[in-house]
Formats: sequence, structure tokens, C-alpha cells
Amino acid sequence: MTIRLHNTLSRAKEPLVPGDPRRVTMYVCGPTVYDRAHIGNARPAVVFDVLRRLLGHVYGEGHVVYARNITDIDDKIITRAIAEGVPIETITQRFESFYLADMGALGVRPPDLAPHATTSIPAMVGMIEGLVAKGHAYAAQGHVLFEVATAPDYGQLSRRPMDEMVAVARVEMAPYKRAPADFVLWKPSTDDQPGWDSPWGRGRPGWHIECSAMIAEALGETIDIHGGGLDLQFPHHENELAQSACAHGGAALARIWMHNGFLNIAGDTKMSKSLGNVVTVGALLEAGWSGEVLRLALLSAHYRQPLEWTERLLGEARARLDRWCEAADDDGSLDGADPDARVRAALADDLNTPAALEAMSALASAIFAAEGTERLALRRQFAASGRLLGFGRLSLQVPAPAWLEKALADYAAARSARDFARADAIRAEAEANGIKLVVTKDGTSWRRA
RNA sequence: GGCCCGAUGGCGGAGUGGUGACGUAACGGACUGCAAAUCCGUGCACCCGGGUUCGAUUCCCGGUCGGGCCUCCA
Repeated sequence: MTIRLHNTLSRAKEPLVPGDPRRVTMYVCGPTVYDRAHIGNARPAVVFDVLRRLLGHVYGEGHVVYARNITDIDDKIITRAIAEGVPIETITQRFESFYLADMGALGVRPPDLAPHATTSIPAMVGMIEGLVAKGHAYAAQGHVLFEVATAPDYGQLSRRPMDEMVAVARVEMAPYKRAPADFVLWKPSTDDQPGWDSPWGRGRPGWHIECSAMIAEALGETIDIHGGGLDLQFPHHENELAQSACAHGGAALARIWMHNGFLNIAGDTKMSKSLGNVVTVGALLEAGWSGEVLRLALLSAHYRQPLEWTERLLGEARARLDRWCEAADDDGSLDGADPDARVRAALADDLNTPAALEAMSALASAIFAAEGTERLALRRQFAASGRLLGFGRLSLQVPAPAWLEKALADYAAARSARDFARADAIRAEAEANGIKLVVTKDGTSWRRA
């Protein structure tokens, strides 16, 4: 099966042709760990988790290397550490833990590699030295800057003409820059700021260099897929692309660049920490939305499209997911089947998750219409398809609470006595405690409310 | 100002040069003591104006509206 992906470089869908099908490499820009992740931050994590699962399915689990970095040195982190009067490690460890827990709740598998900026300083320094030696970077006043003018195709990813960027530079140019678009590879640290020794004095890396250096170190000079949010396209990815190519004799950093769109909230405005309109993953989980519901909601739109994030969307996702659970009724024994061909085809077509969800719902209907071994086979296929999308066990089953046995008996007794007022009261109380009592043709059953 | 993207039914959201997904919500019905689940049915959706075409929601041009990036940002 050929996977086709939209490449930001060409603005077109292209077949994925890995440099080595036995080692497909993907890198996604991870979080700067200075605060809790909001649900918008979760979109790339979930989307690229689906892609990673698809790659594993197509190329074999052992033939995919997925790296997602942790940016654990950054001025926002330093600011927060100072505010709390603690070392930056206290901040970064706290929020990395939160991040992993939050993403885990959404069914996001940990990446194969999670390079940290602070443990990759030598790789960054090495790359910067190389760039200086090749004339692509210059040191000035304790800073090292990448000279954009030396990168011939600069602007190719975001399609920004060079001359224009120079002309439209809005910020007053720092005195140590040769041109406004030049960006910092290394900057000096004061004594009270975290820093590392380097050929240019004690300092810390700029933001863009970390990804380039860690990709080269962990995955190689040219990787198959590089992903991230649309807002990283420029300047972050543009800069990564340029510095990596310049450092590696022109070798492309990534064959395919992918960018996910934003979550919009009321008023069609993107969710953003700086706009103060964020909803954190933690808050949503605490509000009672399951991670699966959040995941399904995130996948309900194509990853490149904006997605309106509303309570209503969550309710709809929950309703759909409940139906899936009803159909799959996975008691843990539904292993060993292949995912549905339509689901696979939809995902292989630039991760068309809405089409994949459509196939899932069609499969659910087929399950309800089928019986016996055919139904079981469909349920297996459905469960496998769900896993490809990152949904674990699809089931409404819950462990029976201690009170349930009596409630079931009382409910059955009330019904056979035709004391329906009492039966309804028992059912209402059970539902208030999270259990829905259900009458089936085989008797009384229960499930998650 | 420059660059980029979008506009589909109550809502969310795919897709397609011709028979108009899917989900969810609503309503009617079957089933049910009643529910839930399931099943059946109902609702004249493709921003506007040109163009190409036998035929456009789908392609092209223009417009309007909305969003994003250009500064930290998924």
C-alpha cells in the first residue's frame, strides 16, 4: 500500500517513498515544557500518532523510528523558573510529566525517541561550528547567527521571497545582526541564566538549531517525514530546513513536510496561549470527557483543516464513540484481524481521518446487521481498525460495582412484579452511579452510562 | 502591506464534472411496561458574479466574508 501525504514543500500530495523502507524516519516538533498542554497542542500529537501507527502497519512496527523532541531550555521556561524560584529542571520535569500523561490519556503512544534539548547541546554546538566554518553563520557579541542570505533557497517552505522579508522586518534589527532575517543559533547567558560553555562563551542555544541538531543526531541527515503545527512553518521549519541543508552539503532535511491546522474556538479564532483562550487537556479530562472522546473529536476533521472546538463537538464524538463501543463490544478477545481496507485506504490518502471514521461507522452498521461468526469476524476487523486509529478496547463494559448484583436482582424482581415505578427508580439510581441497566432479550444487562 | 488557507445541510465534516458521504441533533414509525440500544423513514446543503462545459458544489477568473503566518505559539 502506497501512502500519499501532502507535502508543504510542493503543496501537493505525494507518494511517500522512504529513503530506507526498513527504517522509516519521522520527526515531530514536541512541546516546550513550561506549562500544561492545551487541546490544540494535542492535535499534532494525535495526528502524527495516527500516522506513526499507519507507518507501523505498512512498513512493520520495527521499521519505523519516530522522534518527538522535548524543548527543555527556553526563555519561557527560564521566566517561569525565576517566578517560582526553582531550577529550570523543576519546571521542565513537572510539565514533561504532565504532557506525557495528558497525551497518554489521548491514546498517544510515546515516541521511540524523545531527545531533550539540554542533553543535545554538544550536537548543537557541533552543528553551529560547522555552519560557521562553512560561512553560513557568524559570531557577534556573544551571539552566533545564521546568515540567511547564504541559503540560496531560503523561503521555499513558507514561500516567502527573501527580499520581502528583509524589507518587511517589523522588529528593530538587533545591532549584532547583519540582516533582519538572520536568526540566532546561540546566545549568551548571564550568570543567573542557565548556560553551557561553548566556543562563543557561556550561553544557550536558539530555538531552531535544536531540532536540526537532534534530527541529525537521532535520525540522520535526511528524514522521511517532518511534522508540526502550521504556525511552525515559518520561521521555525524554514530555519531548520535552511540550516540543516547548509550544514549537510545541501542534503534535504526532510522528504515530506507536514503541517496540521488549528483548533478554533468560538469566533473562529485559534486557540493560543498568548490569546488566553486555551482549554487544557487536563481540564477536559477532569470535566469528564474521556481521552477517547477527545481523540475522536480531534480526528473528526482532516488534519490540515481548521476544526471548530466546541462542547457540542465533544458530545457528538461521545455519541459516536458509544455506538462504536456498542458495536465492537470488545471484551479483550478481539485480536488478530487486519484493519478494514477502507480505513487503511482513507488513512493512506493523506491521513483522511473523516473518511476513515465514515468507514468505521459503516462497519459498525454492518456489525449490527450481522450475526454469528460473520458478526464476530466483523467485530475483530472493527477492533483492529480502531486500534489503527489509536483507540484501545472499544467497549461499554465496566467492572461491576459491589452494589450492582443487588440492584440487578431488585430491578428484575420489580419488573416481574410489574412494579414499574420501582423498576424505574432503581434504574435511575444506577444511572446516577454510572451504570445503565438495560433490558435485552436475554434478560437484564448493564453497561457504562 | 506581503504570503498562505478556507467558505458544503440545525451543527460537525468528507468528497465529487452528472445518481448530492458520514456523524450528530430533530421529527415520525417498528421494537419495548417505559427506557436504552438497534432498525426503517423524513428534511429540496454546496458564499456571490462571470467563464469553460451537453452538464459545476466540484475546473478557471473576479468579488465578498472568515482564518492563519510575517513576533512566542500545535
